[in-house]
Amino acid sequence: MSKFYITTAIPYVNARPHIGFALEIVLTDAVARYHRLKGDDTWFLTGTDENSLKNVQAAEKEGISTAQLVERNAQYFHDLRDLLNLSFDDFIRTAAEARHFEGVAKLWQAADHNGDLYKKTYRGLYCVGCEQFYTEDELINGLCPEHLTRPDLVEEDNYFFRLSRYGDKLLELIESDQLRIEPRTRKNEVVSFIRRGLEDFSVSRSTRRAKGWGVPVPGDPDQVMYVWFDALGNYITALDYASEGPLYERYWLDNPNRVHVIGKGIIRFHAVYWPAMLLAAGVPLPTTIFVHGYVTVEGEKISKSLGNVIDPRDVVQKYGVDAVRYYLLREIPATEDGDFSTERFIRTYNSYLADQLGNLLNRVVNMVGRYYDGVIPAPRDYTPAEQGLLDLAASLPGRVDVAFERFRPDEAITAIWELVSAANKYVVEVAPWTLAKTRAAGGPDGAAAEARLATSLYSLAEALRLVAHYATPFIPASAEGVCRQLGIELDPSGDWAHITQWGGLAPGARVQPGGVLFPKLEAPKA
RNA sequence: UGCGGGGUAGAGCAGAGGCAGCUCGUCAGGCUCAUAACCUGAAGGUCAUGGGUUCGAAUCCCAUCCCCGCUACCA
Repeated sequence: MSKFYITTAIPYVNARPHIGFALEIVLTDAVARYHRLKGDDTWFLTGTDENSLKNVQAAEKEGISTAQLVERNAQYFHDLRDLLNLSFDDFIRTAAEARHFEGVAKLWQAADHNGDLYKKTYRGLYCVGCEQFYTEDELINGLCPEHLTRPDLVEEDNYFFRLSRYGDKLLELIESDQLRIEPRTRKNEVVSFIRRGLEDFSVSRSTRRAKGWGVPVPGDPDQVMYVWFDALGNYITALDYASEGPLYERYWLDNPNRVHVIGKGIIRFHAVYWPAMLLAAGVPLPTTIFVHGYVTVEGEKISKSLGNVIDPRDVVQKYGVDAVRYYLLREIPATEDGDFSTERFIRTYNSYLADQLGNLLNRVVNMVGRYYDGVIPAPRDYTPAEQGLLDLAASLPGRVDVAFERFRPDEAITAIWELVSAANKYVVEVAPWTLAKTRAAGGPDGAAAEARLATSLYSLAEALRLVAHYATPFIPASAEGVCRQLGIELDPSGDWAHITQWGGLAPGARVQPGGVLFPKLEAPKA
C-alpha cells in the first residue's frame, strides 16, 4: 500500500463549469478511485479560485457583494460532486477560508525570508474600462480591444519573485524526472522554455486596483497577492500547511506521490512558477504534473462567441452520469485534444455500454435464471475454452496498472473491455443453450453437459465480477449495478491482488435481474 | 523566427527496419441466451509528397507541403 495525493486545477468562478473542466475532474476522479481501489491511502483535492478582480467586477454588475457572487458560483462547481459522481475528499475555496489565507501568507513569508521577493516598479498599459493591463500585442492599433480607447501608461510598485534564480535547479529536477511532467512532449516544452532563460514575475497588485479583494501581502496593506501565490498555494494550504498539520505531513511531506492534474494552458505556472515558489519556501515539490488536452465540441474550440459551450448538467441529464464519464475517459485521449460530438457519444454508449457490457450482463443473468433457478453454479473442470478468459483476466492487473501509471484511463478501459468482448465470444463458443438441451436429455452426455454448463455460466459471472471491479473508477454507479444483478457486492477491502484473482466469485450467489442497465439511445438522425 | 508533436481505411487511432493493424461505421453470413443485441467473414489504404540508405522502409536519412502546441506575468 502506498500513498497518493492528487489535485485538479482550481477553476475561476466567473462562469458555470463546462465540459472541459468536467474532463479534468472526471479524469482526476478516475485516477483517485483507482488508487483507493488498490488500497492506497488516497487524498483528492479540488476547489475554486476566487480572488480575481473579475469577480469584483462581475459582482458590481449584478449588484451583489463579491463574497456572495463567488459563494454562489463556487456552489456550481461543488455541485459537480453529485452530478458527476465525484469522490473528492476536500474542496477548497480561496476567498473564504482561513486555512488558505494563513497558508498563503506563510508561503509568502517563507519565500520572502529566503530573499526571493522584492519591490519593483511595474509599468504597463492599463485600460480603465477593463481594469486590467494589456501587453502591446493584445492591443488593436494601440487601442483596448474591448473599449477601443487608448490605455494609460500606469506605474505601480509591486512585489516580484526571483524566478531567475531557479532556472538551473528546475532544469535539473525536471530533466531527471524528480519533478515528472507527463506526457513527454509537455516536458520538452517546459525544458525548452526554461532553457531560454527565466525572468522574475510580478506577484502582487495594489490593494486599490484590486479593490481590496484578495489575500493581503503580509506587512504591506497597500498590496494584495496576485494569482500565483494565492491560487497555486491551494495545493498545500488545503492540507493545513499553515499549521503543518497532520494532513500536510501525511500527504505532502511523507508521501512519494503528489500529483497535479492540469490543462495544457496552465502548464508553465505549474511546472515552472509553482515549483520555484516552493523551492524558495523550502517546501517539497509536487512529484508529478500530468497535462491533459482540451475538449472540442463537434470539432470546434469551445468558446462563448461560438455559443457551443456545453454544460455538463445538460448531458448528464440527457444521458446519465456514467455515460458521460465513460465517454470522457475512453473517447478523449487523456494527453491529446479530443472531440465531444453527439453522434460519437451515442455510438460509443450504444456499442460499449449497451451492446457489449449491458447485454452481456443481461444474457448471463438470464441464463443463470433459466438454467440454475437464479443461483450461480460452482465451476467444474476448466477446459481450453475457458483458458482465453483466464489468461486475459490474469493479464489485466498489470496492464491496467501500467495504463494508470501513465495517466491513460482510455488505455485501461480498452484493456478491460477486451475481457467483455472475450466473454461475449465465449458465450457463442460454448453455447450454453445447446448444453442445456443436452443436459435435459439425460444420460452420460447429459451429465457432461451439466458440468460444462455450470463451468461456463460461472466463468461468465466471474468475468463480469472482474469487469465490474475494474470499471469502478470509470463508471462507479454502473459497476455497482452489475454487481447488484449478479447478487454480489463490490469488494471494498482494497486488497487488489485478491479482488483481481480469478475465482473470487463465491458460487451460490442469487442473481437479481434488475432490468436494462444501459438502455439503448436513439441513433442520431442521419 | 526558434523549439516540440503530428499527417496510416469513411471516422477515431495503434504500429518505429521483416506479410499494413485495432475500434466504430458499411456489406454478407451464423446464432437464438440476450437490449434487432452477440459471433464469423468480406470490402475498404500509393502509410502527406519527392528523393536517398537497405536484400527489405509507415518505420532510418535529406528535402518539400500541410496541421497542431509552446515561444512569459494571459489559469
